[in-house]
Amino acid sequence: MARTIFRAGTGRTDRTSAVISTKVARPSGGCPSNVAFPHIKRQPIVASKAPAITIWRNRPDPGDKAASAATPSAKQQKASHCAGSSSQNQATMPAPSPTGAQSPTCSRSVSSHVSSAEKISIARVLSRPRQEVCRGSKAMLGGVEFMDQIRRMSKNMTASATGKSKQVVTRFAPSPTGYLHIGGARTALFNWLFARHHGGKFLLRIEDTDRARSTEAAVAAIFDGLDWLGLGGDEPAVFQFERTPRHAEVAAQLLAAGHAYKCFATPEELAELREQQRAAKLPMRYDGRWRDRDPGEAPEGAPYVIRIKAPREGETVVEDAVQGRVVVQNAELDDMILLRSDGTPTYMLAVVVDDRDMGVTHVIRGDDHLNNAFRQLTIIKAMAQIETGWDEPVYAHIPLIHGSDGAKLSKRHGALGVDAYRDEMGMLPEAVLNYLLRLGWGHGDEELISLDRAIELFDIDGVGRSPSRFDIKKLENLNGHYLREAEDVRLAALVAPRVESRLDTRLAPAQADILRQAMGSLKPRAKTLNEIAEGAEFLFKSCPLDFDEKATALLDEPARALLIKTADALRTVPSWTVEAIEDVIRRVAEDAGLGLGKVAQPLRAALTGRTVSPGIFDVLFLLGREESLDRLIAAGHAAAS
RNA sequence: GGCCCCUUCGUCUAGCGGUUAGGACGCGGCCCUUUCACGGCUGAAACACGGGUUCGAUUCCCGUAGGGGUCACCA
Repeated sequence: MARTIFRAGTGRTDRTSAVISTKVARPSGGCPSNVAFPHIKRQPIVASKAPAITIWRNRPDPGDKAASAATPSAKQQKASHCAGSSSQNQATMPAPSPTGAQSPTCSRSVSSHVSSAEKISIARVLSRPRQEVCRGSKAMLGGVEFMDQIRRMSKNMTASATGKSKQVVTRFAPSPTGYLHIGGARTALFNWLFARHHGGKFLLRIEDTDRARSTEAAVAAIFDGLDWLGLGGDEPAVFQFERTPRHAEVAAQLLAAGHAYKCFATPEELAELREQQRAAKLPMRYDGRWRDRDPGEAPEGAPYVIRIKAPREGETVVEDAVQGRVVVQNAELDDMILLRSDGTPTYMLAVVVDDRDMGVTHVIRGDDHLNNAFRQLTIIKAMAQIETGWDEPVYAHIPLIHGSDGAKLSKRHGALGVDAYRDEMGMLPEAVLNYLLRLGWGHGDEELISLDRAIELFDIDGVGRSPSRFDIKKLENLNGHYLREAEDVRLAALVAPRVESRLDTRLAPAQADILRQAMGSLKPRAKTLNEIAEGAEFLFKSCPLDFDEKATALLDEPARALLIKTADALRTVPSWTVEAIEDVIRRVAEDAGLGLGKVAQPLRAALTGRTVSPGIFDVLFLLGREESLDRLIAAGHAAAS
């Protein structure tokens, strides 16, 4: 296979085998941006003047003999048709998050007239990683006002898109019918990284043309998830529904130029057609009954839709950056609807128009959209005949994430909202990001990859073609790693609300401080924030501790005597430091003729009620002398059970 | 059913014609050790199958099987 490898940072392309391949590998022109800007790793969030970069063309490099000589295999030449459906590039299931708090960014109040300076500042706000909020936190302000604001702005912003820009522009375009799920988050991440890697722009678009299914809550949930992961757009999000007039305008152009036509077929009529086709075991598609018919034949005032007049011969080719060359016979494609009878655009039209107007150069999305690419290309080609500026984007259809059962990740198969990973599971965003990055993309043996490193390394050619399964164990392992790396202050702030809800209490400032001090010995033992909270509980319980079974078993008669002895020894420690405590405990063990372990376990049981805890000297230190003595004496004098 | 895509340890992946098929998670063992973790060492564990092409295929081609996706006035 003549796959061209582009090595990040070196600006060099390696052609490893120059044989003719039946499947043209990925578009192999390579991305020249590295050549021109090998040093560019990051762009400012608001990328107003990113360096000009040659667009990565969706064609084999003219100089790439191997690729251009390649011919599609017989298999590939067999064509196909289709129309896609929802995917992991969008949120699916409505799922109100009872615990997810509103992003603090939503509390901004903004006037109804938005200056461009404000737009930028809001863009910044949107792009900024959200302040982490965990379970139990309260939403500060409804997001409605904020959302309205964003919508007003979205009307104007699209003017900034020229479609002629040389810079890489990617987008994430979820449909606001539910939360941001993990598959969508990965799609967003890949788009974001690709844009950053190439010094381009990453945009957001809310595909809300389906008014019945779109909700503001879902919009807020998606922004919330994106914010948490730090994957905000570089410009305010575009709300697709606001652009309906523009979509209709394009449909009208197509109609006027004869590339589209009015179809008066009723839904009932179409249903009947499908039924007949099903019965005859024919492919189900629109038969083009109004394609060449005189609209005058339609009943006066009858509702109609506008359909594309798709070519019936030849083939449509997608040079997919991930999947390679995929060919479909045009005969497989039918005349899909562009504008519904109520005048609103269908997805197929809206994406094409918006991507073009937003200047999107690379469409990176779930491969459940692969079949849609052919239909979208049909629209693009038709428009390109009418006016300039309708370039084909580079398509990159990334394999879906599957559940552990191998089926597409969906609401039924553990496709939780990212807020669940944050709130319910206690994951850190950097862990989720690292995990998602490694699902479907790899770079040698590297596993622990920071965002900066990811920006440096990420490119489409590292994306695999086969679907991957979601493995929570690996995510947890990664989370444990990032937990250990995280700052104690940050962790304490994230853990405190969890401790509070577990103990159903409020932590006093002094207690919060202890929690922070405890972080160093708590975090290496945990894989999630919840586990840290669990491990921290003993610090804030009040004296008659509840002992678990194993702890109780440890507190036998000799052990209780030892506790009293230890308490006595501890009473006289001059200064309550870990070192001083250690000295005393070791001496107690020595005096008793016991190994440290024999002393430490009963102490642990008496002080924490458990057999598992941080190091015993740390436990004593964190508890403080008074509380430690109380617990030791209470346990020491407790009646044998 | 039509069309499209995919197939290396259980999972995520490296590999790009010649490797003892590497790493990570998980699992087992050992070490460290006051418990549990962390950390270190170590073990078991994979090229779906069948044909080609080739001196030589995990790697290129074809097929089979299996898996997935998609077929709306949803996106």
